[in-house]
Amino acid sequence: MKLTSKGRYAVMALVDLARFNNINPVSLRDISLRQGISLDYLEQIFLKLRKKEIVQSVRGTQGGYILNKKAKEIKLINIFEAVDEKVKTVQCKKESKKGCNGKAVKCLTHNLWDELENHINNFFDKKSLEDLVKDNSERRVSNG
Amino acid sequence: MKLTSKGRYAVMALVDLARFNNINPVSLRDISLRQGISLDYLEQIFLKLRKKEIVQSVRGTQGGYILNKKAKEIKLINIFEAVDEKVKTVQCKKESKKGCNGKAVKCLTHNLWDELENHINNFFDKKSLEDLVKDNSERRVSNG
DNA sequence: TATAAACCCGACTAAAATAGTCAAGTATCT
DNA sequence: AGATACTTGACTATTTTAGTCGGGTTTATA
Ligand code: FES
Ligand code: FES
Repeated sequence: MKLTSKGRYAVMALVDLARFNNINPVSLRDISLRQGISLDYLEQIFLKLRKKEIVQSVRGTQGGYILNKKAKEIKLINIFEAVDEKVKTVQCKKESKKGCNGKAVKCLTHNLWDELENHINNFFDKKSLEDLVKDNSERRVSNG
Repeated sequence: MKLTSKGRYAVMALVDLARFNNINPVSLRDISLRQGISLDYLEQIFLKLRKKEIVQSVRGTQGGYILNKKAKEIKLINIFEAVDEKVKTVQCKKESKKGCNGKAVKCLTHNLWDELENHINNFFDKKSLEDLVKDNSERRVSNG
């Protein structure tokens, strides 16, 4: 079970964006440099974030991206959904009555994985971008 | 973020094993047939489970595997560790002071992923094989 | 004591997913 | 005009996963 770079980068980039989001749009170039993420890859990621209306783009010189909602209203789960970083624990199709092994009954562990999926998604439901930004600036202060 | 087949199969096979664990060892062949998991793959998995002393093997005809501990004492986390199904959310080495981007400081999201990892492992810490077996027989009863 | 069932183990491989790169745009500011 | 920056689709290398395969060894039992 591991988190992919795409999901990790999406969140990292948005935290960066949210911190500098005051007045001017933030360019991917800047995020790329600050966070050490490939610019080309960031573009792919932000395309999706824009399509899901998490960010807005500003084209041209001095352009970049700005948040499309308040940081408080952007939850981790929204970010992950936008970039297709799904939590997938069951093997079968949930709606189907068939199990993962093709049999007519759900497998011995189906319910366990379903519980797990909920458990993880709960975490993502609660965390907002605002939380992350705050968390970070607090840490910075307390570190000196 | 998804669960791999190896981890899923390991748990599935052990639940199966635990249910039939009364007197005689359970052969992988039987588990393979009941659960629809490749026998060769199961052998790989059980090799690891044995090395981590979760199961014991009985060689020869009529052989198979038996649990090496009480089902209550086998936690999901032990199973996952045994088959190397680690939960990995941070990118960096935790012990190192360096961040995932190679910089001298942990990245903006490090703490978040660390929290997530704990959140997930908590779930695995709590669930025992016994829970899973019970869960399953209850379901069976209440369904029929 | 031959045979078959079952575990033991290392090496190999096909397929899928991931993590990018690349190329060719379009819009906007100065 | 030129530079900056977003837009988009296609392509590719690498890694991981999910097995397969082949050749063992051990042991019950006919
Ligand atoms: S995971 Fe749903 S039936 Fe096995
Ligand atoms: S995940 Fe640990 S520093 Fe980025």
